[in-house]
Amino acid sequence: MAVARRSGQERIPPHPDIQTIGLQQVLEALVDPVRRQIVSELYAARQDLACGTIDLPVSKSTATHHFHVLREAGLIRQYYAGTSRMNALRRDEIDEAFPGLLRALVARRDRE
Amino acid sequence: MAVARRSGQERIPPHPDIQTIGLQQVLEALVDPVRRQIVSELYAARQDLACGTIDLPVSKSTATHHFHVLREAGLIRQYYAGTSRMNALRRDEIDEAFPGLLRALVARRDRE
DNA sequence: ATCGTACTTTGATGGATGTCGTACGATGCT
DNA sequence: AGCATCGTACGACATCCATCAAAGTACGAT
Repeated sequence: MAVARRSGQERIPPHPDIQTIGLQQVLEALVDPVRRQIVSELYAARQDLACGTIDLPVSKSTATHHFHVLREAGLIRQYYAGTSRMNALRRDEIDEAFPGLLRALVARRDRE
Repeated sequence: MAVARRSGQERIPPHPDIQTIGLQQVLEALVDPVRRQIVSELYAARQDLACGTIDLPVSKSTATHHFHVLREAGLIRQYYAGTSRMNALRRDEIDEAFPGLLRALVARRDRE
């Protein structure tokens, strides 16, 4: 029998089309402060970041979970670069599907 | 000993100052679809509505709970008119504290 | 006074989800 | 080959929260 190849880029499950994502799912993703931190840092950095370069107040396995939720919600795109998993904010797509949302949530000096 | 009077307007606990509310709390309030429905209807109606005039897919006690959460999050103001509890969206205050947020969340044709 | 209306309070319950530790997988470097 | 790095997968666990039914409170009308 054929064994699943799954080499190269195939290590990441397909990303959802952003148009199929509802506001509900996006909000559920963004309501978690850790996930909002991730999005904020990607937004501010204006470049893709490896999971490891964002330091989060949670364990590694929990961090993985949060990146997963963000990916499923259509907010980030992930790809591998060597052993590093890179994260890209899907900014334009988000802005098109949910105008004003990112800006309202992320472009704040959060002292919270 | 004096018994608490609690007549007239005093039936509603004090409303929080909107400046003391964090984005986190506001998001937690708005992530629930029932609560977003309430806010949306108040937004669209452009006038205060009694609890009873918004029909929600939940029991009355659950509805009370949702109005409570919205009030604590600084999103609505409540007052009595006879036996009806009226709800006012604190629109300008919200817009000032969280610019763009209401618009992004509510001004969508939600088929979700 | 009694009744109806409108909503609240209380207590219980169930389901979802954020959290972690440990084990595992994939890649790159020496 | 061997090892370190980077991150995932799998349970397990605790907490939080939306939900409801039932009983209670406040007000207005009859």
